[in-house]
Amino acid sequence: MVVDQSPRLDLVFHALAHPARRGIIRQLSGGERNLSELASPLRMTFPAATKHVRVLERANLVRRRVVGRQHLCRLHAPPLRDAALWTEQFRRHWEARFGALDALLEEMKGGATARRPRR
Amino acid sequence: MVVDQSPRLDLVFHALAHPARRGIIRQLSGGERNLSELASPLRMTFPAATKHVRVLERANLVRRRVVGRQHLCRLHAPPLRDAALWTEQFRRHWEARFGALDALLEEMKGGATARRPRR
DNA sequence: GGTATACTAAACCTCATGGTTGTAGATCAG
DNA sequence: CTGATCTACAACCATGAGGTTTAGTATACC
Repeated sequence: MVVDQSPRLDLVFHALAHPARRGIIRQLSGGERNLSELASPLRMTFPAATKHVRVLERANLVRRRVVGRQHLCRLHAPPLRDAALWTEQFRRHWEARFGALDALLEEMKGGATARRPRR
Repeated sequence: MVVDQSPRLDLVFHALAHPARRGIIRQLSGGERNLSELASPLRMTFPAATKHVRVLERANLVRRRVVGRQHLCRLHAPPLRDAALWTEQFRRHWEARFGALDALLEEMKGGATARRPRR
């Protein structure tokens, strides 16, 4: 299973791939907000903004509760942690001092033959 | 500037939002691979797979060098770190024991008035 | 009641994504 | 040279993403 099967990560990363949605998350990190508050700084129409909120809800990054006529949204961060964990897997690849060591280890794993033994 | 302006993060998160591309990254974390090696486990045609590699290159997550007739790809991890850093901003939101404290701090920041002073 | 306010839902548009097939160009091996 | 291998490129298709406008439904306020 070389291809990881994780549709939830698909949704989370896709949700994070738009500046408006990251802006919403940043706002919600300051506490609960209603849809109008979330939409107002977003230089787009209200329906467009609420669509972005929906994308965040599909990714389970935002929870909504209805109070009277307003919909209060709050951040639900655990999926964000999942995304961070996936990314952190490759931390050693971006930590420069291990770069050379990585290459060496790869070379050794290859053994006496070429980079990849056979297939 | 509520909406963060970072087209690079757009590209990175978008690149990570597809299981095939995450699979490619996982493969490349094991060392350099040519396009055929990357494509073979991907249950899709070769052109489709190379398109995914292109997306990763646009996000600066993959570097390619041509050796003879094969194109060797390797992981370029720094953008992955940027993504992790952005996500980690919200770590305190997913760490449960700080949940109550966060709420309290938010309440205090609001001052004597309601959750949000005015607008 | 009447009027704002907060939000939904549907229809529509444009463009990007993700996939296919088919053709063609280098390059390596014999 | 010949044939197999690795890759590129273009054309095409279906679907979804991201945005708009318009109309409609609750809820709050006076």
